[in-house]
Amino acid sequence: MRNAPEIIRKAGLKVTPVRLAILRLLSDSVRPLSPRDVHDHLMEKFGRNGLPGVYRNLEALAESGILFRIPGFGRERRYALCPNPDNPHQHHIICISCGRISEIEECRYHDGMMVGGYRLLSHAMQFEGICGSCLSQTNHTRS
Amino acid sequence: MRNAPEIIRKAGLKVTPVRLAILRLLSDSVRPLSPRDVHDHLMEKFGRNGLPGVYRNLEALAESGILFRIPGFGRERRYALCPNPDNPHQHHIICISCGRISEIEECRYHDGMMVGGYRLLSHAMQFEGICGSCLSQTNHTRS
DNA sequence: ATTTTAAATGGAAATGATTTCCATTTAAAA
DNA sequence: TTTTAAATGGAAATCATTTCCATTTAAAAT
Repeated sequence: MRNAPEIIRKAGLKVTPVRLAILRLLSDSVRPLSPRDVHDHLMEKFGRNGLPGVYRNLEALAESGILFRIPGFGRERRYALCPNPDNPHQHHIICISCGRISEIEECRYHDGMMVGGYRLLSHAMQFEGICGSCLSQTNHTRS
Repeated sequence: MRNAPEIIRKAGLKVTPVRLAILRLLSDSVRPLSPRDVHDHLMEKFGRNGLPGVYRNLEALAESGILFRIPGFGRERRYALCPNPDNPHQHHIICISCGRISEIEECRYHDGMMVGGYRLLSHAMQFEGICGSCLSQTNHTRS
C-alpha cells in the first residue's frame, strides 16, 4: 500500500489507527475479507474494537472508491482493496480455490448507454474461477 | 404461466397449492419479489403460511431453474420467474423505477473458458437502468 | 378406493449479520 | 492549547434467514 494516510485524507476521512490497520490488513490479503475477518484482526491488534466501527469504516472506504464490495459471496459482505482506484470501471474474478481476486479489463458496457431498451445506470459483474497458480498446482484441467 | 403443475413436476417437486400460488404470484409480478413479499401474499391467500416454507420453496424452484435469484438488491433476496428456463445463459437488467426486469441476450462469456488467466467456473452480471416505458413517462433523458 | 411413505408445511425459537443508540475519545482545524 | 466535528466501542435492537420438530399432504403402491 503506497501511502495510506494520504489516501484516507483524500477521501475526506480522518486518519486513524483503525483505518490504517484496515488498509494494511486488506493490502496484505490476497482475498477479500468480511467485516468479521477485519474485526478479528483489529481485536488481536488493539485488544478491543467495535463491530459497528468496522462496518462504518468498510462502507466509508468503499464509498470513496478505496475498497470495493464483493456481493453475493456467501451471506456476508466482503471487501477488498481496489487494485486501481482511478479506474471507475472494474470487474473482478475470484479464485474459488485460494480466494485471490484479479481485475478484468475488457468490458463493453458503460453507464448511460442504451442496453436492451433500457438506459443503463449501473452494472456489475462477478466471475468465479480457478486462478493460474491453483490450476497448475492440482489438475483442474476440467471443472 | 403456461403449465405450472407440469413445470413443478418436471423439477421433481410435488405439486402443492403453495407452490402453485408462488408461481402464479411471480408470474403476475413484473418485478422480482422477496421472500417476505411472497409470504405476505400467501398469508392473505391461505390465512396462514410459514416463512421457512417460503424460503425452502423459493430456493428449490431457483435450484431447478424455474426462478432465478437477484443478488445484491438491498439486503434481502429477490426472486423472479425465469423468462426462459431452457436457456442457461441469462443476465438481466432491472428498471430501478418500476422494478421490471428483462433478459439480456448478448454475453461473450461461457463457463469453462479462460478469462484473464483463470478458468471460468461461473459468472453473473447485474444491470440496473430505466426501462423504455419509464423513460417515456418522465424525462429521464439524462441520469 | 385405501394404504403407505417420503416430501412439504407451519410455528416457535435460534442464529447471525448488520444497525441503532449513545456516551466517550480523538484527529485535526482554529 | 482550545475547540469541534468526526470516530470509536459497547450494549442492545433489528431483520433476514435457518433449524428443529411435530403435523399434514401429495402421490406412489396396493
